[in-house]
Amino acid sequence: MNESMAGMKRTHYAAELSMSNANEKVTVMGWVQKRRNLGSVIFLDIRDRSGLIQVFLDEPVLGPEDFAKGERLRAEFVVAVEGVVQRRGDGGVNPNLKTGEIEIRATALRILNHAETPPFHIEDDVNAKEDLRLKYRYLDLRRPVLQKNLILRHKVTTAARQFLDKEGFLEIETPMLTRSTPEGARDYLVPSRINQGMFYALPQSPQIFKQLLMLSGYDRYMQIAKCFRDEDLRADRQPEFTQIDMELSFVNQEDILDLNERLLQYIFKQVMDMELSLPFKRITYKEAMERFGSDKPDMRFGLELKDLAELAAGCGFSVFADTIKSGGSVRAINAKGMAELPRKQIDALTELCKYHGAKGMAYLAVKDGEVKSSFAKFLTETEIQKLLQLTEAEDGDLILAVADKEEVVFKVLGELRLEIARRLNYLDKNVYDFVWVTEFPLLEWSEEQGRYMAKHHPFTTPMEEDIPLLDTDPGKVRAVAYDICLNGNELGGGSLRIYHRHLQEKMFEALGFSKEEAYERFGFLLDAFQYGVPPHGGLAFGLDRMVMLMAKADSIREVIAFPKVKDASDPMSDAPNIVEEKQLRELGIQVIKPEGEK
RNA sequence: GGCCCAAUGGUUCAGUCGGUUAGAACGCCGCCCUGUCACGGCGGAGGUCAGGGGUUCGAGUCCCCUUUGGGUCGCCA
Repeated sequence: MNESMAGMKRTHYAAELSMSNANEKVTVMGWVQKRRNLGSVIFLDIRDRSGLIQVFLDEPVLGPEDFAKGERLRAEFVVAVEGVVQRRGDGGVNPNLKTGEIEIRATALRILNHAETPPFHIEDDVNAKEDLRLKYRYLDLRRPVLQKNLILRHKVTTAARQFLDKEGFLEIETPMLTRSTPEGARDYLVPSRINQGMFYALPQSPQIFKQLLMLSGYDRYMQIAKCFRDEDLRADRQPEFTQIDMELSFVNQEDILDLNERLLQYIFKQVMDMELSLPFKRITYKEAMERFGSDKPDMRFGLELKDLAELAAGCGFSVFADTIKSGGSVRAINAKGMAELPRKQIDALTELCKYHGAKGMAYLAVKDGEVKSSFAKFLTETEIQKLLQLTEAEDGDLILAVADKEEVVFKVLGELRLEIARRLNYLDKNVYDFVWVTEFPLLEWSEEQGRYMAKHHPFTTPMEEDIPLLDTDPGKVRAVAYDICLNGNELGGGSLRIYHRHLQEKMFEALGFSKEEAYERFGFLLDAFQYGVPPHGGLAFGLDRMVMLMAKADSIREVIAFPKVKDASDPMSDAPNIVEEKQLRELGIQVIKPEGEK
């Protein structure tokens, strides 16, 4: 039988209590984490979102009726306990518990609700498989670590709002039902009942709206914005996710980077009591690719790429020499101290390179003055010395080299660099190493579409000195676009926007849109651009990734209350699902079933 | 869409070379126990070995397909 809490009022969260509450009469309410029944005394661990407190039940104090309830308690029953805080008895303190010094000696106990035995233990070191945990997400969310993560997330958004408010930002909501602009990721579509056959799209980001707000004179906008992209999931990618989004008028790139560094500094100070020193490192896209083989470099360790062109051109190893001759690139990583990596492991690294598109991988190990290598036999002694010099190799090092088109070399060595860092245990989650990557290319050639696509988005402004290249060599144009990276993750990105109509039209032209197509897709924006657009720019952070890294979690699912699984479904609610035919009729939608189905 | 990994009581796992009745820990149920906190003691229940097909005298074990979940490539302006 469940009892009412009438007449009882909670006075404290469980883990708020301490010796300073000794002899106080308190009431806590929560879930039974554990019952330890010793016969004529019973210990309970009561859990609420603050943590655990031990409750001591003995019949002389509690009375026979409530004590009998204590004997019926099971895990996850909901209880109210009234009692007196006291130092623990002969058993002493439990150092593993924040409240390990004290306990509540119960004077009254009520069972507010019963509970079935949960399908897995609710504790942090739970080993239950993720699909089971996601099916019972509401139970998984009881685990302290997930509660901690969601509280952390709350603190991050609160800190962001506080800081941006002080900086003069206005929080303004933008619509969820928007117009589809098929440039970029796939849209989630929402059918319109009133306008049959027509569809809204859920926003991939509030991009256009925030730019219009600048045009409207709001000067500084921010939003904790939900965004939607109908693409495949990853550990760090969900179909719906949250951005800390902002846009500012009358600013240059430096203003935006400076503001956002200070925002991150404030968040990390408020939430983690960690001091970030400013300014952050800044490197250009070109430098990031050449040194780290990635546009989101992990700066926690070295292992930088080394250009071997000087050696490779005309050397005795034809794979190298021919690659250079045909305009390719030969680069290497020095895996410090890994000279004695067994052949089998080297083969595994070669496979990794092939997986990422390389034709092969050349290696050279130096150990006790001896050289062990897949290709040294093709090189002269001078060439080997040159190689060691270019890669700054010392005794005990292992050189791994790849020759291919430059983009392949960067990609492969970028991945190889991360793999070596993993093997050398360089990836310390307690280190937070930020870097700005600037001067991204404006455009990217799409083989599939047979045209240039905006790398960031079509409203990004080109760098002033590169504008003439738009007509001659669009692929070379750099944008005033920047990403903020943390430990090899893209944490956020933004750009200065185009604010002159003729430049925007030129941009659409470079993207291969005719004037008519551009108007068809973005006409309202081009119209708006006739009415006085201020210079403006902005940035958006991936909130989920930021919180994931702060929580040291391995997946953003650990920092989202109700995440979706790999096929974009929710195993708990079973969304998406079929709907009633009546609903479809109202929308004028016919479901086309695969052949063979009735 | 491609590739890789996983699935055995409620949970996490073991299960040898294909061979008798599929084991353990935790959890669950019952009894006992006054200082436990991984409480302890005694007893007990609980299995469509994910599903389907195949090979075999014999399949948890080998093969194929399917399902579910995870990772990843493509994709993600």
